Amino acid sequence: MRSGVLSPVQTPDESTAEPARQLPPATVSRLTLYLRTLNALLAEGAESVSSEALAESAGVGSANVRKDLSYLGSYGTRGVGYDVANLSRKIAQALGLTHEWRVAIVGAGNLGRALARYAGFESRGFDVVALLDADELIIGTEIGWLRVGDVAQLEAVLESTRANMVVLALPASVAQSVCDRVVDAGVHSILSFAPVALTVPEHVNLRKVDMATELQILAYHAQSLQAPELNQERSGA
Amino acid sequence: MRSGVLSPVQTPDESTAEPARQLPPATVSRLTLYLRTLNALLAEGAESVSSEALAESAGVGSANVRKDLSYLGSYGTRGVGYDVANLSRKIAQALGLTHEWRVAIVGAGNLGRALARYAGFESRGFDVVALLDADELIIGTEIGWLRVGDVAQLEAVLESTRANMVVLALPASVAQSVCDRVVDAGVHSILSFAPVALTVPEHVNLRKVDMATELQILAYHAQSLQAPELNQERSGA
DNA sequence: ACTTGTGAAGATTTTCACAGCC
DNA sequence: GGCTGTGAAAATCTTCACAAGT
Repeated sequence: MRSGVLSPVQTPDESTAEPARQLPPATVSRLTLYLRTLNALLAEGAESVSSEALAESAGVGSANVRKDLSYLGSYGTRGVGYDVANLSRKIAQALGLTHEWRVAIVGAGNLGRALARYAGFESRGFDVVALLDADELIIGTEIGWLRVGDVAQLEAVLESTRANMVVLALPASVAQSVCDRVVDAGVHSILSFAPVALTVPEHVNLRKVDMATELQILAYHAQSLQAPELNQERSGA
Repeated sequence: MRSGVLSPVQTPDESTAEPARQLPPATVSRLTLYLRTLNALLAEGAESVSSEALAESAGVGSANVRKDLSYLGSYGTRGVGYDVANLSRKIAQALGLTHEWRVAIVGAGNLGRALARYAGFESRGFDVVALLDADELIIGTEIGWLRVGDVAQLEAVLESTRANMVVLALPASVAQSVCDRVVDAGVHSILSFAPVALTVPEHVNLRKVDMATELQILAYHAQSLQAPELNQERSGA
């Protein structure tokens, strides 16, 4: 149980260097969006950017952006904005993107193959070092620049490639058992695309992406748009 | 009894069994998880389920489950649990899954093709009715049971298939322009996999899935585990 | 005994609004 | 003038704890 700690970050008496250690989760996910925008701006040579502009490109409010950035420290200039290069560097640092991340993808079905070739990983510093599957017909084939390995060798592959992240792109039925093996092998950062809730030890970090869920959430909103009059009617009219 | 003025919008007067209209967003996304579990239970013949069991399979707390379900009304039986079949139906109804959703996928690259063949869509009542691309080499090929169409015909295809949802699986550079065309064609439920923030009119519903973002969030947590409080050991870097 | 349903409390997140600096 | 940084307020979400029903 976590009892203790406190609000997000209250720089107690930290003086220099490292800003804060624990960022609010909602802030972390938005930081990735800001980072993307900053890198695009950097590529086109922009020098500074306002919280308003960042907010627009991330689809959030500008006060929200300023609050998020304030957790990293004060890197803006009043009346001007934020220095693009500097802020980009600060965010990358806060997110831990200065490490080298070696990603192994388990499951070379349609999704696994798509992920293996997804350019967005490479370009953001994630190195796909292995692609594994259980299907005899797929093992040994080449996907992109990778040769599909046998999931039976999972542990050996994780060790030899020194993978420190694993992406699970496999059916719900085998996800938990593969996940357990990954955890036992010492990897504690896992991104799962399997449509099932996985159980992992406390210290393991697991995130989930579920595409069917996303469509269902859309369906909910779509339907409530289509029949809103039922309860709107009697107010202003 | 319910019907108090609770957090979400309340329904003035309701004749049929329809519960409240506006569910908290966080609740909506969990409902999809419960629904998945319920359908699995249904398939194996379970009659009832407790909030504790649902909580476990969704990875949340049981009080959370009960609160979520209470927004739909009181469909549980104290001392027993929830009737699986009934609750499944209620959730599906609340989520708008009783409509027919016809999905067009734009972009037949690696990801688009993976999505087109993703069994999870079909099995949840989402009918993939079209797959479009701009690449001459891809147009006309068959993916699964679909023939890839030309994105130039987007508007015509959306109309003839009566698609009411669109999945964007294309590069950031063209996402906004295709998105605009989709909106103009009258579709207002869009799921985007493009790593860019899209701008849509107020009435359009847009959701985003970004795989690189997920890895970055993992990276943040992994790093903060590795160096929780400054200094740990400076082995690698 | 068992489990739901729910006010109330607690925690987190967003938004406001304005002081402070350029 | 413009824009950041931030306490404080508001809104949202989660958890607690127990009354109520079976």
